[in-house]
Amino acid sequence: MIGIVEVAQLAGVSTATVSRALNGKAHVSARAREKVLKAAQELGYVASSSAYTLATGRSKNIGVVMPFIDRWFFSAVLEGIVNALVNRGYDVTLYNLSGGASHRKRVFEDLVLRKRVDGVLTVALKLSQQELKNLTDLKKPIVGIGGPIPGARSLTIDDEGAGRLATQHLISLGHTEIGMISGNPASEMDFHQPYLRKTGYHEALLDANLDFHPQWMAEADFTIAGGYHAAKQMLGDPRSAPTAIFCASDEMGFGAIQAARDLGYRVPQDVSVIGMDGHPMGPFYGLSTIDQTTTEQGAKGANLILDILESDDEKQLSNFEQLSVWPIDLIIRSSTARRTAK
Amino acid sequence: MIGIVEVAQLAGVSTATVSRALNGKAHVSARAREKVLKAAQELGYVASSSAYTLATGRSKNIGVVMPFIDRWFFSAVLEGIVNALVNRGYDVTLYNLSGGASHRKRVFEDLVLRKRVDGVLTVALKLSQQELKNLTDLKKPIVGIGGPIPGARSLTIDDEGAGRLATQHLISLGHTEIGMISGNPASEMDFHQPYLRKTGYHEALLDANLDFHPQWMAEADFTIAGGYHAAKQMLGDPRSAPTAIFCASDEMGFGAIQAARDLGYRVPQDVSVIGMDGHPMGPFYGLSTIDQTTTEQGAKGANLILDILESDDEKQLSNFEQLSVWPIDLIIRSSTARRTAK
DNA sequence: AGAAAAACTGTAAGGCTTTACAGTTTTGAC
DNA sequence: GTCAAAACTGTAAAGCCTTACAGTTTTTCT
Repeated sequence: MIGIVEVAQLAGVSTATVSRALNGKAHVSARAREKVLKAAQELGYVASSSAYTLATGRSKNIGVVMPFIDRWFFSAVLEGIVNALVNRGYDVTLYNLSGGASHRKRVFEDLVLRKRVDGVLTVALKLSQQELKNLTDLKKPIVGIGGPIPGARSLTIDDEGAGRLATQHLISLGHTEIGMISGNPASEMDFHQPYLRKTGYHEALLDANLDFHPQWMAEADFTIAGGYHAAKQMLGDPRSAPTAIFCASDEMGFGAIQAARDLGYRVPQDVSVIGMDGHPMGPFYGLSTIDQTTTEQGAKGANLILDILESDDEKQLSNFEQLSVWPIDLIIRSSTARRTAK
Repeated sequence: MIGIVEVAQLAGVSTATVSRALNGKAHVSARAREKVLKAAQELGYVASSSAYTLATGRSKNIGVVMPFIDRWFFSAVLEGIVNALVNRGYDVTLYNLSGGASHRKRVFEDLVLRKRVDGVLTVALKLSQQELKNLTDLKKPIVGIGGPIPGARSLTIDDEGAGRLATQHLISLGHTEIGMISGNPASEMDFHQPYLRKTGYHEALLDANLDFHPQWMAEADFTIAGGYHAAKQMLGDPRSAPTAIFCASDEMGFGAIQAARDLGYRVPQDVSVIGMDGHPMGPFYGLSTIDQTTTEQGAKGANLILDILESDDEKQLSNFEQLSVWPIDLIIRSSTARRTAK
């Protein structure tokens, strides 16, 4: 087992100098630094992270909490987070909430509390009062991505505005009978975007003085299959079929396009479909969408929390509510077009 | 800041007793244990993980290294891993290799070495000699999932057998002109399944005494779009179009089905397609496939490494080559059918 | 050259837990 | 009731690093 004393011996200096040299601190002569670096290299020395953490109180580790991992949106955010953090020398410890309530309780009460992380990043998460308290009691920075955390910093798109924009795009193409396939939260405790996007849709209809038909609203689980079935139901009844559909996720959009085709509709001539997210398969399906540059959003959230951590400003470290709105893009592909007479 | 001494004071015992009681060790009277538990609960005490690690040498943390996060296969494995580990009280620290060579070097030289993890799980990774050495020098258990690690334990499917099975399924349906869309590794350092699956395909053809046409072999990047373009190319030339295609991933299978339809082929009447993986969208597309129960595979790998860690058997802890073959299932859906006359 | 300032270096304490060992109490058998 | 054994408990060391502080060397200025 080789530790800092072995390096110090080989370099012929004290452990304090080794520590300073390796951590890039001031007050080390060039000669000493060089000797230390050489010795460390030679012995393959890397400081024990637990001792480092115990001594400094910093773990260089960020906890990421998300409700799912194997859904595209989440894995894309995660990819952005992990790369950004590693680039800045941080590790990420991952907590997943899909294992049920007791699992969830455990994550918040036990794991996150072990002073193992310097900060917490939550993704598309709605927290209970108690969970929020657990987190804020840590006195560590918290940043919420894709779903604001009350009383903490958040980075998120304007979901309501996105819903409005997508709907307005369809309206601008002359559509007047516009359906929406909204996401439904898997559980009460999950994210709340579904409601916001739906609100934006309603607002846009209202603003344009358009009718709203209950048949034009469906809920699905954000997946292709869910979107397919919902769209089939919605488009299947010729008496109430809309001429355009806004889907609250691209995956549901892909399903809706497929459903429309299977019912004999041409997309976009007979029915327009717009999705939301910026899924990599979007170009393949020609799906118009609201792009929220998911991976970049994750990276931005990660950098945000590190900036807070690395600023000396004491005030920065306390959590205070602050909402950063991440920009979205309307991307027009071939699934939306001007309305044609029925 | 409340530590073990505060708990000890409140409970009226020594810190040693607190530690023993909280860790479920023997030699603590029921009365003392109860007092400690109550005090810890009251103070909301959780032991500092860095001090715990420093004292015991165990971190209750497993490192997971994978080349991508936002591709379905990897996120599905990860989901299985994370849930299995959290269930057994372990955290997972995630290392991603998609950030280029320097990034990769950093992961192996720095991060993994900080004694931060009790074991390492790699997913579909091919390691260089040096990287392997870095890992084995840790003297900690290593388990490779979906790609054997030479000299260590591995859990993987029989990729060659899977390729053979898929191809044999097509042969058994009377097909004689069978194409394959193989995956191509993004870089030399990535996984090696592509080659193995291709080998299985060739073997099956050879065994059945079937011809092989260079036009029937294409490579793509595992994605839908990649599969689409490769299939379009392969099926587009009527002189050499095969009547069945084996795709090395389900996602490429989805693309191939789409390409076939766009070219006017009916699936499966005119062309059969079989994929591989067990993607959740498979049922939606009706894609026949080789299911490798990805998430369960991740969970199994996680449990395997914990079993090693928690066994007292010293020998277990040393790494030795051992390949566990994970079972696969042939799932027939509606994308493969008996060959009909052209 | 000499004094003051600046730069560097080392010693030792501190961070928080686990656990070996020694000491104390309880149990159980006779 | 005694004594040995078993069960429990506490003290203190160990684990490995960072860093305040004090001490030493070098630089700079006059």
